[in-house]
Amino acid sequence: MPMRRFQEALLGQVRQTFPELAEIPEQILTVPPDPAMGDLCLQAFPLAKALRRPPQQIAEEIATGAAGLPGFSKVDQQGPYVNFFLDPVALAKAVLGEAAERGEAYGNPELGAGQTVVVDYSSPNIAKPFGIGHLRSTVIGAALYRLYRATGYRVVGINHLGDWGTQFGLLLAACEDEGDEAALEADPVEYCYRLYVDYSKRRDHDVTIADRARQWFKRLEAGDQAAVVLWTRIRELSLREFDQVYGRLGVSFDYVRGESYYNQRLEATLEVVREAGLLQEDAGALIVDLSDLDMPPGLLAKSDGASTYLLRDLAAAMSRAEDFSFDRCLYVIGSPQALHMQQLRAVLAKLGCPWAEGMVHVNFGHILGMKTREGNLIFLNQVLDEAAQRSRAKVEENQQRGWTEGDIDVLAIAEAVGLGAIIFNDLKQNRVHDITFDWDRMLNFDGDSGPYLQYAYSRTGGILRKGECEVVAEYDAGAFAQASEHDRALLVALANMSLAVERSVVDNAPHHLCQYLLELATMFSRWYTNHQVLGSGEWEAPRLAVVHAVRQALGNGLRLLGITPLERM
RNA sequence: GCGCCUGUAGCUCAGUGGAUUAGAGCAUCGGACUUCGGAUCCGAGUGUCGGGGGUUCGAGUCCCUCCAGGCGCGCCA
Repeated sequence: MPMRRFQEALLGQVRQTFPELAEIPEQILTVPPDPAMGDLCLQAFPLAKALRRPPQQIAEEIATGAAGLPGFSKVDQQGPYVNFFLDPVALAKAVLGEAAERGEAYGNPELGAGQTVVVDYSSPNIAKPFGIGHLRSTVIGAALYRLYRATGYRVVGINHLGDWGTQFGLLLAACEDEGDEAALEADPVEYCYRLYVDYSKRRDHDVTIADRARQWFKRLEAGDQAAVVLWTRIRELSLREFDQVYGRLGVSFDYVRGESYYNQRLEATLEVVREAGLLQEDAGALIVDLSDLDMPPGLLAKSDGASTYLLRDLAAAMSRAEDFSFDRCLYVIGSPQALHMQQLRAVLAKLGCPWAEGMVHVNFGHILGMKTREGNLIFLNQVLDEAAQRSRAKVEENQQRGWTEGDIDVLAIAEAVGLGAIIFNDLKQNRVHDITFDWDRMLNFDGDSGPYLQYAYSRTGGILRKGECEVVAEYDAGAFAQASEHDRALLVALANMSLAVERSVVDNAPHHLCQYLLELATMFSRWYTNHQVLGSGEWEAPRLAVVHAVRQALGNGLRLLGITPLERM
């Protein structure tokens, strides 16, 4: 983590200049607004209060003390700011050396040694289509999973399937009436979904259907043979279909534990709440009063005795705490469930579970306008197919122009580019914003897009192939004493990777890494349009080392996001 | 009615615990190298950072208030 090292050097210098300060606040570290002013900056404001001296004077002392600090070529005080220029040779040595040494681990700061994180993500409902709405939880959760693992955490990924609840009573009732084995076999999810929608409508007019649905669910919870057999079959058929999508997205889980998994713990969980004196009966239902926290009561059991979502999540949380003793548990679930998550944490806090502190709602805005004109859901598979189709034309065009020499698998590349566009589109912005579904924006291949990053990566491959330099050769980092603006900007960008990864982990926000990778790819694109690598004489070897480093950083970043780096496209 | 979230360029968005001159992409217009791939690069223009007040030497960023939009608010999950 080269940039961090330079930052530490500056902080150390400040510590030495002002030994009377017990602590040096990190906020003094900033970046000048214009690269021409320097690469790193120390601002004196945060120190002014503690030292009781004017910022300007403090800056002067820092600047004086930092003169000749190794690793920096110039120190320039501007009022309360002290701007530092990195010595390009030291920078190049640090960055290129680390990229070559750490390889696949380049850019990953060590943050989580000895800590465990549970990530609850994707979590679709069985017997319903895998819609575009589930994409967000899947993609964000999978990215966080990889980010945590890369930074040294032990990570447990759980797919918390929606495979329990009254809704399955309705489905079972429908199957009882119209069970069509052939239709179920042919397209299980589609068939179940159609039945479900149909019976939901009929339930509104027909009370007997609602009653039968409740009865079926009670039978299911009681372990009734017929109910369990049918439910198990539907669950397995659904999972088989989901697995196709997961395979396509390159997503996997350590555990597929749906809500049903916690079924046998529900009684015990209820008992825990009762013993804590928190359980109250209200109109036949069992609730936990949360009015002291200005929250509506949490409903644990309905008046007919059936469990609720909240009770099942309570049981799940306790089970996870027992099984994994997590330090953090991320719930990658949409923003509309904010109240539910608050209630869950509140009940656990009342029960005296200290680990509930580590539960984080990694919320995200939902996708608007994702229905067709007829009001049908847009299936994820349709979107992925469309993405692959759009990119295919471009791949074939490139192939015809001879840009993708050798044997290439056009379909595989088209698929990877399409996925790159869709995944990046979902990760590049702050997760809390709602996303308006828009084919053209989602499948944009220009500018700030997944394919833009993949393209930059493939260019590194192109250069290395052409030059037959797949391995980093000997080079003289001293050449960078004459570094151009583009060289410097690219080296600085490379050095910043671990800072971006760190921010993504700390905030549970993959978009920081996305923004960083765009910056890196942009700097690389500018660099290679301005600097010839192959055949550039004494520059060739050092520049090839830069290409290798960019390739490593971009490749690592793309893999963290779940996007395939491509050699050719 | 109450609660949570959001409001930055025509559009979609970045903008680290306040700090040097608010930035990208898309779209529009104009341009680029006979050498490593034009899914690229360069240039141009547009901002009451939703409105108003406050704290501060300094606010897109913190506090209050109003407006607009979204989402929630016990037997769906």
